[in-house]
Amino acid sequence: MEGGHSPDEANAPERLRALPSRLLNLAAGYAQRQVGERLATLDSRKWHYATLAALEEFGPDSQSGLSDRTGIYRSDLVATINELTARGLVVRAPDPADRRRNAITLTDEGRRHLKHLDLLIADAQAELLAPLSEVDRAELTRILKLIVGHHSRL
Amino acid sequence: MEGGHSPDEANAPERLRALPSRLLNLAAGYAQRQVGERLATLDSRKWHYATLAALEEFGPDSQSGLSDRTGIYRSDLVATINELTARGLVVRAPDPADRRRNAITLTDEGRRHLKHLDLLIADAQAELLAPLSEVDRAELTRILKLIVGHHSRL
DNA sequence: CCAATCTCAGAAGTACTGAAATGG
DNA sequence: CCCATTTCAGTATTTCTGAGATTG
Repeated sequence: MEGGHSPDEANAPERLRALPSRLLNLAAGYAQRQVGERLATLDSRKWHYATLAALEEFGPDSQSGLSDRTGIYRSDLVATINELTARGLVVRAPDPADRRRNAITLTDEGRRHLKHLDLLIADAQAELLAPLSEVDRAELTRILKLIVGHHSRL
Repeated sequence: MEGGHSPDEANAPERLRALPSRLLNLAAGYAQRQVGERLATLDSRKWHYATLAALEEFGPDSQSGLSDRTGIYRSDLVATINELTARGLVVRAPDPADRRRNAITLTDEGRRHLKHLDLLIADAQAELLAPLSEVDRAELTRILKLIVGHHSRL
């Protein structure tokens, strides 16, 4: 149900050709590649983007809070924040109010970097959705939201 | 863009909430989980299903041919075929016409197993698409095929 | 004493690469 | 000699688990 190396859609078994789960996995694979390759040109990954986006929208937050908002595991957030701090895109400091927590804060440089990533992400979406009309793009988004909404609150 | 552990859709940053690439990855994740968990009840995985399906539809084939049809890497097909032969679901024998090749053949037991997997796969699709109307299901499939068709022949 | 947060170390699954062995 | 196929060994990346240390 996913793309090994050259799925040669034409030769795929009938049974798999129209299978929603497989089509989703293939499309997600293309999406991931589009996004990943573009972010990589600025030495970034999707978790970097998600983290910076969350910080800009909600302001400084703990790693626990960021984990909830971005879906990154708390253990993996450590490495993500390490990388972002090393590049001066965020600052990690103990939270005075509750010293168990780290307060992660977006820097000006981080805000600037986020703007660049926004452009790359937009490019990726455009390429991904290239074969779709405007109506189809809206339809796809609407339907995917139904699925995600349904399965995320179980 | 993907589901870490508890994506809590409500708290996700606006920028990510409607991002097609992320919605695709989330939905694909749910699909993968539905399919994977069900196949696991019969100690099977998606590559087993894809391989058996290809063999039933196209008849005996070489590992190279199966790789093309299923998208599984040739190197990984070795393990897949090993597992299927160990359970008597396929037979691996040198191809008399070209002894570089292995002729992989579906057994009766394999055909029977495939029928069981078909039911599990159908259950998974039903659960995945539960929140969608019939029209929306058709729309989703149509649009995903456009994307997959476009990006698979590049 | 219990709960929450952060950190690290590592398991587990999957995608992918490269090279050897065999045969055409 | 070159090409195709199978096989193995190993890399790379990501998700996910669990346990220790610190603080409330």
